[in-house]
Amino acid sequence: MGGIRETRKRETRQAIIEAAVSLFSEKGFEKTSIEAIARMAGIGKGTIYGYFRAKEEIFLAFCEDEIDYAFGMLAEKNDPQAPLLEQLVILFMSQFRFVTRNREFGRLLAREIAFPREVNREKSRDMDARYLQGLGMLLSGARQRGELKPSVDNLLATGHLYAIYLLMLSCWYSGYLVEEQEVEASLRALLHQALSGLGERVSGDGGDPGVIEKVSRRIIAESSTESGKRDETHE
Amino acid sequence: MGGIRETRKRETRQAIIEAAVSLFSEKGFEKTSIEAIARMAGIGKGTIYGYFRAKEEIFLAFCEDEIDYAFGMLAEKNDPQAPLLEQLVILFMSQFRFVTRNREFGRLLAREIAFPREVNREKSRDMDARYLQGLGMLLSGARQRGELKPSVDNLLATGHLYAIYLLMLSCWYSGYLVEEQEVEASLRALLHQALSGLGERVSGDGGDPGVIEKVSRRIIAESSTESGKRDETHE
DNA sequence: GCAAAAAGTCGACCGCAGTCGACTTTTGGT
DNA sequence: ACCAAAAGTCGACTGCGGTCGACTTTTTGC
Repeated sequence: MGGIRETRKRETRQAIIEAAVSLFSEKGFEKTSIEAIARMAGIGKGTIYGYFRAKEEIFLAFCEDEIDYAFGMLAEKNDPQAPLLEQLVILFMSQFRFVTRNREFGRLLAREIAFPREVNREKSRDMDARYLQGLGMLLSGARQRGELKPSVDNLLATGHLYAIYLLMLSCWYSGYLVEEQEVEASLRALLHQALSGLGERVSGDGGDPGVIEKVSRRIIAESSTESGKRDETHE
Repeated sequence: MGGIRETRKRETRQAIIEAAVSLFSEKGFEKTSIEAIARMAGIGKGTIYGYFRAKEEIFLAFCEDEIDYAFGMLAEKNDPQAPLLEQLVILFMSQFRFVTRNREFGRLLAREIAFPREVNREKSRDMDARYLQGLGMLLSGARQRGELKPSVDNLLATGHLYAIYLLMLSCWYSGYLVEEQEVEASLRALLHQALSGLGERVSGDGGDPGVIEKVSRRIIAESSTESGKRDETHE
């Protein structure tokens, strides 16, 4: 009862992803047609749209696996006692290297994660959550070691650091940074700047903390929902 | 000599942009076909590709004008003596409001500016330059008023602040921030954080300043090239 | 003033993402 | 065991972005 269908679906889904991965890495995203993926997966074109709503969604599903793997690798070689700045540089540079192995791949991923289309929002948030979680852990560690100002909000700091990573990516894709070494140097400089602050004597405060708290709750609520389920289908 | 063609080209180009604007705002970017634009502009489809290399390029050309206008508006109501934080909030929120008047419009623009396709890189940098210039001016003012640490590099600080703006946009498009008021509160909090710094006692320095300087020179060189020309054609 | 070259215009055509409705397979109630 | 409904599969079809090469208009050199 409920067996044959379930397993078939899982298999087909996997076949689609595998075919897609193989073709994407061979010919790139844009040059790979849905029809080719379907052919290689041994199914009809229309069937794919029973599993994914858009071509990008296949791409994101593929990324999800890859990124999990990359984070796993990273966790191993991370030294939780190193200064926060060093840990951050290592984390971001690993991600950067991973994501820009192929220029087009990285751009697509960055676009879809930073400014997702309505269709891909859920997937995109899923991946956000992974980043935020990783960053959050580094920050907790740093906080315990007294490297952070106690007044600093965790999520806000996470966002701040993530913003800097986004900027680096953007500079890379705009051609302002061309060598990996430049990326690392700029990243380090910016992170250092973020930690030590731009201002001499900062006037005013951070504004109403109520709104921030509300937003934080929303983000946390959503990202904890995701960790529970790992279901495959949409709708 | 060389008259008829020149003027024709200018007129046609303008007609394309006007038709595009009208259709984009009526039906959105994706729902507007190149053919429809051509029809409305009274030319053939193929002709458009003599003026723009891709559909997005038309969009960007349209944005350029709009953004110039928006910056102009802004310059008028900016109070150059207000605290840096306030000026930044006003600048970014104006841009944010402008850019998200239409959700799709804003996303497309953000994508193309932050992670441009090779084809649109030039246009994208053009617009970057405008942002950077605006920000740079605010920063110079703040520096003169002693609001900034003297050790802080101008371009690096500009980038830092821009990163925060990008993050806000990203949070908006990911659905983490839904009310404009939330955006403003988060923006203010993050900017405050950037100015006052995350770290308690920051270990290490910003790394090798040589690379940063090299990159700075590149960015400045490129953005000054653009201000000179305001030519219409590519290739 | 004229012919060759250069620049510009055009729409038929190509390949592809995504839709649709006809068709097949599985499920669950009896 | 049977059969209606639900779930899944399929490829022909639609609409669009972008190309191409044939055609027209302007410029240039004489």
